[in-house]
Amino acid sequence: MAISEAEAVVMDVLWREAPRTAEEILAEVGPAQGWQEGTVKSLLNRLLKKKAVQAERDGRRYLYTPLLAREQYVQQESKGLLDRLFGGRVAPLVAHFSEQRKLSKKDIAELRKLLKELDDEQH
Amino acid sequence: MAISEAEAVVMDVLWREAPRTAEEILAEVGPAQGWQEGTVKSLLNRLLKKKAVQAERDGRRYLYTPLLAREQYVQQESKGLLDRLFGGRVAPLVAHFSEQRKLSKKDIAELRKLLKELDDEQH
DNA sequence: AATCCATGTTTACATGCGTAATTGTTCGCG
DNA sequence: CGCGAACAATTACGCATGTAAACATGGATT
Repeated sequence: MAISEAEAVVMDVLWREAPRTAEEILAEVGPAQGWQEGTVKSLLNRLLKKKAVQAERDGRRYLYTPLLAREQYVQQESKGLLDRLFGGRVAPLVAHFSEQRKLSKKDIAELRKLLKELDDEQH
Repeated sequence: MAISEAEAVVMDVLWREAPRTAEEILAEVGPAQGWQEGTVKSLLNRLLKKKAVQAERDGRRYLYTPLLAREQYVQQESKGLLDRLFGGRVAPLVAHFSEQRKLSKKDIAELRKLLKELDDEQH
C-alpha cells in the first residue's frame, strides 16, 4: 500500500529527526497543517500498519522511527511521475522545466557541474 | 479537484488524438487496463464534471475533447512532486536520478545540449 | 483508593476513487 | 408507431484518505 500525502508529511518529520514522540510530531506539523492530535495519531497508526514506521515503547508513550527510508520513497514517487509523464526519461523532464523557465541560475550551474562530474567519472 | 490516475489514462488517449467517442477510448485503453465500458463512461463523466473534457453531441453519441491541456497537467503534477520532494528545485531531482544511475547516455547527451542552448540564448 | 491526566487505540464519517451494474433515452427499423 | 439496439446517465459499493471524536488505559496526584 502506498503512503498518502498526509502520511508523507508525518514521515518528513521523522526523516528530519528520529525517534520522536507523537507530541513532538504534532508540535512540528500541527500548526502548519492545522491538524489536531487525533489526526496525527491516526496517521501514525496507518503508517505503523503499512510498516513505514516503527514504535518503541518509552514509559507511557511511544517513540516513532521510520522504517521506510526517505530515499526509497523519493525513488518510488519520482519514478512513478517520470514513467507516467515523460516516458521514463529524465531529459524530457528537465526540458519541460526549462521551457517553463523554471530553471534557476543555481539549477543550471549545478546541472553543469553534475554533467562535468559524469564526464570525469567516464575517465 | 485533481485528476486521478485512472482519469489521466483517459486523458492520455484524448491528448494523443481528439475528439474521440467513448467507444474509441474503450477500444484503446480497455484491453490494457482491463476496463469495461461502464468504467470508461464513468471516468468520462467525472472528467466532464471537473471540466477537464468537453462533450459534443454527434448523433446519438458524444465526441469528447480535452479542455485541460496536457501541458497544464504535466505542469501541475511535476511541480507538485518537485516541491514536495526536492524543495522545488530541479537540480536536486536530476542529481537524485544520477545517483540512482537512471540517466541514460541519451539523457546525458540531451541534457548537455539543453545546457548549451541555454548558454547560447544567454547571448 | 478514587481521580485525573497523558497517551495511545478504536470508531466514525464525509469524500474521492476504481470499477461496474442498472436504468434511462434516442435512433433506426420493421 | 412500437421495439430493440446503442449509448449515455445514474446509482452502487468497497476501499483509501483526511480529519477527528470517543474510548481505554496506565501512571501521577490528592
